[in-house]
Amino acid sequence: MPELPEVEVTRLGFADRIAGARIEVVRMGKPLRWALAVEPSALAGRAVRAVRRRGKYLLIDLDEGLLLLHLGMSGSLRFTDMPLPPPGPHDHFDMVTNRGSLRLNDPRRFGAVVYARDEAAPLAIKLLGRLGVEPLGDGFDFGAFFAGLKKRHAPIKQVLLAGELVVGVGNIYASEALFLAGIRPTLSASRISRPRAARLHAAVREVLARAVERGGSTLRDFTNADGQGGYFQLEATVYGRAGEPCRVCSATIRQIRQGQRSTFFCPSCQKC
DNA sequence: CGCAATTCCTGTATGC
DNA sequence: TGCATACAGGAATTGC
Repeated sequence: MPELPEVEVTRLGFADRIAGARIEVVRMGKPLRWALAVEPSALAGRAVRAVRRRGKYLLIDLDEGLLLLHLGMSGSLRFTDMPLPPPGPHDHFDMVTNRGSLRLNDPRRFGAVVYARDEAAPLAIKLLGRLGVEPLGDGFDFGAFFAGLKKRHAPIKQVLLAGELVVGVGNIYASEALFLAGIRPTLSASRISRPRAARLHAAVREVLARAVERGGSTLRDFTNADGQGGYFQLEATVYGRAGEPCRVCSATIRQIRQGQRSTFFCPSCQKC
């Protein structure tokens, strides 16, 4: 589902088209993870300045305040020039502007749309304050990454998922990146040697960057901002391939559970 | 019934 | 003892 690449592809799909627009109407459906924290009617008349991304959050900058939007596990955003059809049972946020309409569809409602006055507002700090560095940005420095690993005694898979060192690595790309780096997911982060950490650092960047280039790939039900979906298939090396042969060495891919989440790895390619 | 997806929150453990 | 940090587990939801 939406990991960093999907969120970025979604952003790229509508950021330029909505920038400069004037909000006409905001409609909320069923409750999402958190309340909007402002009357929807209070947003009417405001201008959309830009759409940024921080981790898996989309930040929609307004002329006054901003919206923090998260796709959760099952959310997808669609931007259209056409009039919005009547909302379906899973359409929980509509933002109609003079340039087009944004609609969030999220069957499981783990997603969220939240308003904050600015990024220093308590709510924004709560959601964004602990996030690690952007893996595709200049801030993803190897020295800092390695130093961070040294301080963590949890399994490396968990440390990647936690998002406090580096953001955007979800359950699928965590398994993929660790395969690419040849590191066993259960290995304590603090025990990863410098050269192997360097491989992981590069692998995280590579896996995510490649996925963005492909237009977001993870799951079959991902849809981009144009509502296109189903084209992208994840060419997973290990994720979801338990019992199948490793694409590199033909050993049988194993599945384990870490923190109530599935992890996939090749017992031969990935060393402890 | 179990599982899949994300991340905040709570409770417990550890270190100084 | 207190405080900060680290980590494990639980919760929210819905459709397969």
